[in-house]
Amino acid sequence: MCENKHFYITTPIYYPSGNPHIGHCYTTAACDSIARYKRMQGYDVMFLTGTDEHGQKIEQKAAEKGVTPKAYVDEISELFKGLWKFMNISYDRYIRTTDDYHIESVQKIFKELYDRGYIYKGEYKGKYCTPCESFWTESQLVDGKCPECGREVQEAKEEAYFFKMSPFADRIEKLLTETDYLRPKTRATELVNNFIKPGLEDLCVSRTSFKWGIPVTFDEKHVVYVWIDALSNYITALGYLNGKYDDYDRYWPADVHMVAKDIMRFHAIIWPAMLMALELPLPKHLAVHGWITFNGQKMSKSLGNVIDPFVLGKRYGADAIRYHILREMALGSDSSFSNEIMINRINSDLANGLGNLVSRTVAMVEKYFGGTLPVERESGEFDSELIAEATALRAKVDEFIDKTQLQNALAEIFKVVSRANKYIDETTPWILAKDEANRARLATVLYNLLDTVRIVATLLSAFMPTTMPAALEQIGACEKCACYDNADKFNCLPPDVTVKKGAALFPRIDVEKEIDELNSIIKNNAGESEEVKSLREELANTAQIGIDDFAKCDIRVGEVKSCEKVKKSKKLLKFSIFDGADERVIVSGIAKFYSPDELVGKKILFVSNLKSVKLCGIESHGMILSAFTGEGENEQLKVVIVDDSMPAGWKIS
RNA sequence: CGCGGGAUAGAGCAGUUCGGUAGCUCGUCGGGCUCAUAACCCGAAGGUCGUUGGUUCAAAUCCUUCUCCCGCAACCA
Repeated sequence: MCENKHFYITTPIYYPSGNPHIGHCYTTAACDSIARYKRMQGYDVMFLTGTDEHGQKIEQKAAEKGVTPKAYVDEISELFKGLWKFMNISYDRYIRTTDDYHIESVQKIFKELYDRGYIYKGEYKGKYCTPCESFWTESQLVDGKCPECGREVQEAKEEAYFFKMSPFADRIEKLLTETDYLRPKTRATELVNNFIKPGLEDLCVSRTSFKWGIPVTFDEKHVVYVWIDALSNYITALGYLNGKYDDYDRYWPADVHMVAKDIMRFHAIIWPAMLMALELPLPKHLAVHGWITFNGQKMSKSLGNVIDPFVLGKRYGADAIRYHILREMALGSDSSFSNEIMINRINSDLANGLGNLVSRTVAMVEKYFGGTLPVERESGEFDSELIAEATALRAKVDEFIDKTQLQNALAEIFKVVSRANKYIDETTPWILAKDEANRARLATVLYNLLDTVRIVATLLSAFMPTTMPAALEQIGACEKCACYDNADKFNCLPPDVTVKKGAALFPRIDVEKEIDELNSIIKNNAGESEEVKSLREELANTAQIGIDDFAKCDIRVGEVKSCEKVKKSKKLLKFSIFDGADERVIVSGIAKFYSPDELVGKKILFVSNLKSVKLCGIESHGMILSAFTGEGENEQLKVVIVDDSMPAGWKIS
């Protein structure tokens, strides 16, 4: 069937600035399940994943480790591949942006866009640190100074190439609001309001400030900046403008790009714009999922929250992990991960529900019939309902797969598992077994159960590709009868089917014991020691400064006279600080940590000679000192409050 | 007043398009069963559907006031 139907699905190419984690697993396992399902349906599938290996951050990470960037990315991309092997991911192609053919294509794409007039040379304005020869954006600056060496930076301009986005604004807006491209579509409004309505800004697509990237062929001091390099992987991997592959016509446009919400914007706006500029067809769907959070917090190394998929997979099996994350995550919203939720889910659905159903069914066939069913049949009450639900299942799963709603697909399948368990109670085979006269009826009941398991396991094999073949083997299904085409039909197992009892598919997990053990693993592996380790590294790697450098900062004691929220901002507080002589205004981004009245009357430290800046329209004269740790969600911060006896105006040295 | 999403049982969620008995999973409690991985099946308790006011015979659902959470944008000297 479906001989001419092609299906192309992609994960993002992951950025190897750290090790793979459970979030990567979600995207990849979701794509894998869809890819496997489509293959079952008879589609010619291309499933692409890979790594995005260029950029300044990789250059820095490699330098820290004292290896070349290439050696660094070689190592990490192997880790990714190793994890995919472990998770039984059936990708058809793995692209690395350092692959020769990709580089060749990107250079041609860049030139092509230039020739078409969509890329032009312009100026990139930013802060420049002369000694480091580096450009920084405002947000990269540390205390207004170069994050590398701590010296003053100057307003400067750098030559750069830009990609014109504005010609495509209307088409992109329509794509987002009027088509089924973006899933879930609720996100379209925020994209349109924030980026398209204010006017699409041209995009900086080359850099001269770092070297680890693809050179621009016609201007060698430039390297291609992330957008064109990374996003184009979806077509270069098919052989677009390169000689390595010849699959572009076969698979493009992609059916599904699946991404996490943090890179939605690039795939929703920039990628379509690039394709429009190249006059290529647009991908059909962009499926955006949320993050897996751990005990309510975003995954982060600094908190020691990283859950090692290898550790979990080894304990419970890769399929159980796949099932849990796919079942728990709803498209579009975050999903909270905790050891307890995961273990309960595995126990109730996989061990108690499906695993136990297979186990008890197979056990009865062995116990009552020596493993092989007799061919006599006698239908009865409850049969038709079970059969109807089982045969209607495939259509429901098809629909949810096409909508990329895997959690709903799984929910439907497990409704049938429940129905089958109930059927056993309704038909009470152990009572039938007591009377030889019920032999045909008993055989029928057990056959119906086996054939229901056949349908369930067949459909589930896309999601749990390691365990389901074992389940099918136990119920005596051959490869032919356990195929997608038979998954909406009943009576496909041979009437005299022979079962083969095997090991428990999903052993039940002892919740308390496992949680204790997992907690101690987290503590030992990723907890304190890791934190202290990275702190030590940070301390060792911080560049030393002379006493003169320090003397440049004029730090003084100040008294907080008043404080109020800055209206237009969530993060900013406006302070009035008495510096010993006058009161001055200092704006500080600490509203998240302090309420306005909390600091009034306190003695604090501030940098008095920092250049004034306007923040949300308010002139700020100085900076309040505070101590912080962590980043993003996990950031914690304390203002340095000093002894009340210190008079305002005293200098710190 | 930058834009948007959300608040429903102890937990996690559906239901809101198009008003009509408040539902699902897990947990708790009670019962049944003994084929099975202490699993399975049935039943019960538990919710003034965030707040105020309104429209209506009837509001979780439509309109309105306010509160709180989250995302995006801006911003973090």
